[in-house]
Amino acid sequence: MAALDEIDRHILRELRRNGRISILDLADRVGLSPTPCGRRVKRLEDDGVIRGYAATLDNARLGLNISVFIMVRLSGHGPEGTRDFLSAVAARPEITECFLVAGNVDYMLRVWVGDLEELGDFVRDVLQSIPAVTETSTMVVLKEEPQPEVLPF
Amino acid sequence: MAALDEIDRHILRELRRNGRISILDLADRVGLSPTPCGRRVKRLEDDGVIRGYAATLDNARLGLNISVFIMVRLSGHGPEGTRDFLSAVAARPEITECFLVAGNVDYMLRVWVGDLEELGDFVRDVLQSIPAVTETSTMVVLKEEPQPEVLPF
DNA sequence: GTTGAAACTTATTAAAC
DNA sequence: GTTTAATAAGTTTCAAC
Repeated sequence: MAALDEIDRHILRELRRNGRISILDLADRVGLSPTPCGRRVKRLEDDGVIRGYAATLDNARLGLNISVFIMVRLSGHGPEGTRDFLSAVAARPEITECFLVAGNVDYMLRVWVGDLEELGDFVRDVLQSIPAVTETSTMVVLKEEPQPEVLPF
Repeated sequence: MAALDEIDRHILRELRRNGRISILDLADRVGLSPTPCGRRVKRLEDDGVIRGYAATLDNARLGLNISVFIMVRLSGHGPEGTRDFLSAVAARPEITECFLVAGNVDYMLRVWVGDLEELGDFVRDVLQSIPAVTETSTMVVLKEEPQPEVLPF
């Protein structure tokens, strides 16, 4: 896999911003003609740098007004406890992200709910009823500050 | 904005999975003919349920092997302190997400770096040199557990 | 909701430079 | 790398059911 040059990074930034831009418009923005621009996009896709394309949704318009980060600590149930925890997580659609982390806790979850009552129900009836879960700490997202750069470079 | 039915949700799930699927294929998957399927997609876009489309990248292939969550506590610098913090955050491309949260801390950041040395430099030279930042707590992501459902419903 | 057809845009490929 | 041309595919709009 060849190293990326500035034009490749420019292409990636544009495709992050608009995943459905036409090759003609993309070529125009990055200062190439359509043919090599299309070749570069295809190479980025084939190399796996671009994993795919996805619609970006407005969760609030779907009735999911509240998102939270929940830090979860597990203990005392060995490998099966972790396995059961991950099974329970995978079965819950309101959990959109699940990370194993190193730090003060074991897992970090991103969860979407309609209101605070649903959040309370989720924490009590779903999370804390998983045997291996010994401690949860919930951070309610009050605001997402938009980052101007859509790519970390 | 009319309420979404099951077909609309099916369309959203498919577009989350593949934001570049053709209307013909999408219609086939959701059990509609192309004309009404295209109308629904357009309505979801116009209503703002679909905010846009974006390429999904493999950050590791871009040399960003490490992602972390960093919880930040601010204090003692009033509104200007917060403003300066947010300006500093907005200027750093390695910070891809920034959330104001309610909980044990004030802000939650998602940060991407190439290696642990860069992480250390970032925490010390960038984050902790911001006057209002009084405390940071870093969680290194060891693994992202994929959630089978791509939508929280 | 369905089908079908025409007009338009875009993507892809090849051939030239 | 660029341009041009031809083919193929997808989108959009319209009419009719």
